[in-house]
Amino acid sequence: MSKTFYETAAIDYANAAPHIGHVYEKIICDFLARFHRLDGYETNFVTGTDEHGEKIARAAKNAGQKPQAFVDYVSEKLFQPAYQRLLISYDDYIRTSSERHKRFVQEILRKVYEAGDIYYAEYEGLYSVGSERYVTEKELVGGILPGDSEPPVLRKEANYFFRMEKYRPWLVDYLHEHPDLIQPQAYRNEVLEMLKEPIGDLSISRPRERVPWGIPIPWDENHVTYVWFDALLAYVSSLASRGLFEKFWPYAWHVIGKDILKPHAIFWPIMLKSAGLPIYRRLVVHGHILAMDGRKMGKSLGNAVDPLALADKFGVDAVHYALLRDTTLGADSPFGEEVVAQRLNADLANDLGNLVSRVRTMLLKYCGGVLPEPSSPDSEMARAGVALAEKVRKEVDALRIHLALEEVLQYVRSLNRFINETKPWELARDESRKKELEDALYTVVEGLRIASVLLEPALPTKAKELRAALGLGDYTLAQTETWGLAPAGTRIPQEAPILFPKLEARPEPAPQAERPAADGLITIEDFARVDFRVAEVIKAEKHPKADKLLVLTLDVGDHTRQVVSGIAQYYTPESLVGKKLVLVANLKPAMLRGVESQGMILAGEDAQGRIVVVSPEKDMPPGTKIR
RNA sequence: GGCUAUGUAGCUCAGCCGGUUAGAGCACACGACUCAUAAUCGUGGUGUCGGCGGUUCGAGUCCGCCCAUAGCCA
Repeated sequence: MSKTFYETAAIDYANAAPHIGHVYEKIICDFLARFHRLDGYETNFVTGTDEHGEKIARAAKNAGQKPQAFVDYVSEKLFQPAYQRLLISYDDYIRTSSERHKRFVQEILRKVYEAGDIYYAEYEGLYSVGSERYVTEKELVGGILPGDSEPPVLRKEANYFFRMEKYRPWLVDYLHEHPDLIQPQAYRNEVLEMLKEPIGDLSISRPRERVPWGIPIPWDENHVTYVWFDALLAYVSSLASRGLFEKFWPYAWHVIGKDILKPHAIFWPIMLKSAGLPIYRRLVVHGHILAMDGRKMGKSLGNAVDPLALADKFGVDAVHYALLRDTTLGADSPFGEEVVAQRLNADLANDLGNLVSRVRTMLLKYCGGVLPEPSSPDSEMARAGVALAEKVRKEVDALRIHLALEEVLQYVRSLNRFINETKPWELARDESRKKELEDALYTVVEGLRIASVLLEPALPTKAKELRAALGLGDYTLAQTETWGLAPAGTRIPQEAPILFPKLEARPEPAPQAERPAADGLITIEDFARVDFRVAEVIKAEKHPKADKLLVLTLDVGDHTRQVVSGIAQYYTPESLVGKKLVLVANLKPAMLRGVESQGMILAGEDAQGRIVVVSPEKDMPPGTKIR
């Protein structure tokens, strides 16, 4: 097996600033790239920005800029500096508006055209600008595509189409012949499921008069390339433009988010096949980062975490480590400051950093600051240490990065245990046991050398600093499989900064209200925490799965809310519409029989169990605060 | 509506082809120790292994149905 590794992170759509989701993916890739480099693979890691398309042209217009100026800004001032600050070790950054990319796309288009896989046809349908594609009636909810901000428009245009459907049987066979192509397996199943139905042909162009911002179709100046055909090819154009295609392309891994599975798992292999290029080796699909409460993260929800702020506060290494250790690839994972603080303090500061401190102090105190010559090369610690790399390789290969890291941390903990058991401070009091003391300290240093190398892909700066604090340099992964490579006689630096200073998650966690006093009375402050509002019922319907529940849509002044209420036995939906009620507006949302309830309606229940809702005595506008 | 995945201690997760008293880390409590970043090490718990039923000598692990969650398709 050739020791060559090519890896791509998805190229980011250049219409806004990078967020934690972008960063998460890049950090996964960075880990894999660094791991392979350490393991002796000739490695190339690429990412970039996807800069064409109608949406970007619009965003540029809104910003009062020409498209090129706009994407230059987003790519050069937002994405690249963020990734550099976060030490994402890409070898090339490919931008789809670059000349090298455009030339390559046109070359491939021509090839596919000449192979007879592109035809010209007229199409009329509903087009969503937000999603940059034609949509079907069935997809719409209330005349609008979920996720879009405006309804689709009727459009009729002649476009070029790529004969994708023709390749569907081939792709199904290919996936069966290559069961490991798409990972984790769940996503492979999903793709096979999609391929059971016709996938149709893919529109790959847009008329230039409408969308001037794109790569011209080489044989027809009146059309530009559609965004996916353009963007996916960046993975290859990066290599081709650097003369590295032959060398790296056959070993390609793509890392993507689950939201762009279809283009990567279906469009892309078929494009490659049609263009006569080899298919990539692996498609690694990761899940999304969620807010700490398990809900989606979003700027509008106000629960987004800023990756750069995290790095400023906790350090780049802690962000890498926490993101890798506390997420499961493929699944969605909650993430936030608490997670970083927790990992930084428990794993990095207490277990690892403190271990370095204690062994350094002892070497300086008991051995004159010089790494002693070990006398017994064989020990339990030694055997476990040299076996570690293989365990880690196995987990990384299975994309269980969080378990790979845990494997190393367990070894680190065993080193702490080893010190507690050998008690070097006692050995130091007895001159006749000097040999034992020296062996013990050497063992810990050597164990730390191994652990630091194995952690290096997740700790881009601190792993080196850790070794420097012990007077050691760099080693390859293979060099962790031999015990005793830390050279005896090495001078331990007199001074070394604390590797991982501990930090609190949040300086101002609002102290939760004390429990109610014994007399059952609450304070005025307790009461003030509840936000009561006047709300008008604008819609009411029966809960699809529960007899006692009604699903109400409420006007709360500046917005509407959906609230599920258990009053169906006493109120018909019709009787409620137009009524003004009292809403608890800041109640934590809950799922009631599968329907989300964003608050609750005040109502009283008498001894017979009859329920009566509370309503303002005189009319008040929706949204009015009640105290 | 159809399909897929997930559902294991408070939290995050591990449990391979079914087999002994179901595990780890974190958090919590107590103890030991002092070389160390009030660090480390040891000890400690209830877990209906989502629910119900089935196959089996035996199921967290297989099968069926149901529930919840995420997602895909229509």
